[in-house]
Amino acid sequence: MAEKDISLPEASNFIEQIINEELAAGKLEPVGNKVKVRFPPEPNGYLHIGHLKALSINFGVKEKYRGEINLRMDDTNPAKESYEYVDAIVEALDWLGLKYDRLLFASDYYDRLYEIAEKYIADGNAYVCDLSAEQITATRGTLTEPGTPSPYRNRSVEENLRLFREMKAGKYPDGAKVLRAKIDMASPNINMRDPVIYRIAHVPHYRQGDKWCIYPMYDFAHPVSDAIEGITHSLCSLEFENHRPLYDWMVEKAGFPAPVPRQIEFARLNITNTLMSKRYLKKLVDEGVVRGWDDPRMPTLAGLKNRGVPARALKKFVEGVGVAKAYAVVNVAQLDSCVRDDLNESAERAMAVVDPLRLTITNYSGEEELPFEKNPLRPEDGSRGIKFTGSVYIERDDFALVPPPKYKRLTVGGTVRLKGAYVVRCDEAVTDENGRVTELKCTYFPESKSGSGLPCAVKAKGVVQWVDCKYGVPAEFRQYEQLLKDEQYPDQDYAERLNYDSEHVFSGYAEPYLAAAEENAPFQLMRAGYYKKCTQGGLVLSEIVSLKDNFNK
RNA sequence: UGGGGUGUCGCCAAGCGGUAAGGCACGGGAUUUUGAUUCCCGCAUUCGUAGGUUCAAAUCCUGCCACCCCAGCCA
Repeated sequence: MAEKDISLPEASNFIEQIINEELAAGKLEPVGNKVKVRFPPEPNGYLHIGHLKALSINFGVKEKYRGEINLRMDDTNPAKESYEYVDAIVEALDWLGLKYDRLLFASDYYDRLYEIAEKYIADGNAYVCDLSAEQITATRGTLTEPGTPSPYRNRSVEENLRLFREMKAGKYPDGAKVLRAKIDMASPNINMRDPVIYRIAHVPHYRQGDKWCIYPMYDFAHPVSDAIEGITHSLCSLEFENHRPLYDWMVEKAGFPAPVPRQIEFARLNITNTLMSKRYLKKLVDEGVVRGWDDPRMPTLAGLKNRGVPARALKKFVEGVGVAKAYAVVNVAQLDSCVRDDLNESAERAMAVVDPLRLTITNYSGEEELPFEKNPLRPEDGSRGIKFTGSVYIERDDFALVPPPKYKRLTVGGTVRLKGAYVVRCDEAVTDENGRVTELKCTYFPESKSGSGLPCAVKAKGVVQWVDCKYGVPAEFRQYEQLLKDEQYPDQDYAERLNYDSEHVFSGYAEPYLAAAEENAPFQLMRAGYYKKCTQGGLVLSEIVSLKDNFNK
């Protein structure tokens, strides 16, 4: 094909390759080579991390081709939709910093859609069918056998028009009649066997009230909505591949001028140990298993936000995952890596002790304020002072009576550095009558003071975080076990996947700075080995409940 | 068994006839006041499989195998 003189951006995935080819072939010239896409969620739930891929692809195309993108609520099923969800969707995009050109609603096209349905009828492309839902199913045929035509298939245009208008006027109860596209009952593609395009539902719509008692179906509303908006590329997930001929049929029979929207499918995002079915997530919310759609355990964007995951990390993750047509399950480790990577750059370092063990320095008296770098990677952020009195709490598992092999932290007779302070040697572990360690008696080495710059004779192989006994603030920490332990798509029923451990609350101490910090501010806790063990993106945040109490909704 | 798709390293994923990018994970080493970070080094003679075309194939052709999607008046 001849190269056009318009300069094409470099395609970074197969969708952009297709767009480039179309541009090069001049297919978009009638609209000034303006690429127009849309992100079309149904407002029946919160956006989750799976939607991020569609978001990324659509917004990516829009950016790359300097085109336009509509945020369109695909609200054609009044039984499931509400403003709560449209608000949540709008908020999620806002949080991600994604700017769309306009917010639209499929329900605003109901009049136009109705007119087009009448046109289908007038052109002999649609008919009113009196068969029940069961009968329609029964006559649709099977994967290997063709369907049988409805006895109502050959009604006259006049009769169809009359009946359809009566449906709209509310003359019939739910299920009594439907409008069907007249295509091919013997098509090997089951979706082409006279699909229903309008149904009767005497259900009020959250935006249209009771204006309508017939509602358009996705297979009709979606392509036509795309065409109405002048969408050039309708990007959706793989399961709609079978619907593409229907999509094209709808647009063609509606009589829109070229260029007509083109549907292109890509593989949706799956992540190990993460369930992303809206139906399932809604169940968790409805049954009170979680606190809400934005519970930190949820894979929703709102939940991730509350978990302390930066929007930037999410974007990087989804960009790194790529766009293809092969079924894929990305390992959560890849998400974790992006979160760690971002937080490592941006997060302030903080100390907190979830399971405290008292450590007393026997040769230290008085107190002093030690500077503590907010983020060693960004010296410009400065430091803050942390009070030190020689009596601190350390994490219980940062001490071991009988150290496992290669243990780098404190043992009796061993040394360790108190992060930002001094190296200490443990002289004695005080135990109670049960043999449980209650206190550590230590000696500190004044010359080992952090930041002194002096070559220090005393080396410690490990570093542990601590909170001062006098100045630390009592805190409660809430930590969550992994919500779902199954791999994606295990061979079991959805209902059986409701197993997870509930939240755990620990009483400990936090440095005053942490306690006073902003809600949802991401921190990197300075705990030994924290990165490798933590399942929440490798960093952050057990919520600090008693001090911040930021999840009381 | 009908139709539509997909198969490149443990997980994603480039590649588009000229002799296998990158990321995650993993292993080894160096630096380190986070067992973190950073830093080196290693990690597919092979592209589902069997043939064929070609000087040359993951890329073209043919057969086979595996997996996914479709029988909502959901989207």
